[in-house]
Amino acid sequence: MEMPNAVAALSALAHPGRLEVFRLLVRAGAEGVAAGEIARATGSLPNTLSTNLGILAAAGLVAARREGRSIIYTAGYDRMRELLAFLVEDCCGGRPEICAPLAAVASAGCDAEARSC
Amino acid sequence: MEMPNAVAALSALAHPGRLEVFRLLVRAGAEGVAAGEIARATGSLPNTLSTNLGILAAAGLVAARREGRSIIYTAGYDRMRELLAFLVEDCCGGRPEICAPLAAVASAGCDAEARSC
DNA sequence: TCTATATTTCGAGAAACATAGAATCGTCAA
DNA sequence: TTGACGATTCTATGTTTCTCGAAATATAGA
Repeated sequence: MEMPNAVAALSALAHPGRLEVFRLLVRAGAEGVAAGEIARATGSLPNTLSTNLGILAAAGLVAARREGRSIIYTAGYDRMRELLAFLVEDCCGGRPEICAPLAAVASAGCDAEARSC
Repeated sequence: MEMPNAVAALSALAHPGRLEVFRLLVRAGAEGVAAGEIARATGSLPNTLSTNLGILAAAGLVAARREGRSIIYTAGYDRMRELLAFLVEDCCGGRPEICAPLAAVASAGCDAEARSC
């Protein structure tokens, strides 16, 4: 991940409403949540929520798919992982005892090996 | 970590200059880097850098200590870990195969057990 | 087609943020 | 005490972001 993308992702999350939405979607998992339901759960106006979802989507932190009249949003786990990895990159210059738990997230995708970690 | 603290931390990082400084300090480790050296490394004006370091410090992402005439800044690894944990809290609602590598960072501090992870 | 539902886009005013010049504070050495 | 150096604080200006009302778009069903 490059600096501008990281800043965009962090800026997207640096907002109470958007952070709440993102965490809701992280908890929701792969099925996702409809925009209207997010609005109800967070108590935000539809237009404001739509703007914020657009910002999250532009940063790659959420993805949208249409289902009938609803638009379902899901968390972008891959982008999230990239962001966390970017934040702790080259941590501690060779002193893993400080940030091993941070670096763990920087490792490759969620495969069977990682699951036992 | 609570929402306002998380937003403050993310806002602090959502800025190219501050993000660069923070990553520099993450790489530098526990010894830290003097403000002047940071300014030289990042090409920022002393007053602008000072403001940005103050914002990072207020968010708990960096700590400062004086050494003679210099002020040495170090990354706040604990706060960083709290932030990452907050972001992936309750991830996937019971589907660890999606976000086990994310959750790894959410686990407790950097003790001997975690090091082997 | 007509209507209702779901969501997005547009526009404007208010608030917050970023930057840099100038002045100030703290430390060290002579 | 004086001067030099490192860093911060103050202040002003320009830019960006946030929010909400109003209007527009898209889909589904009668």
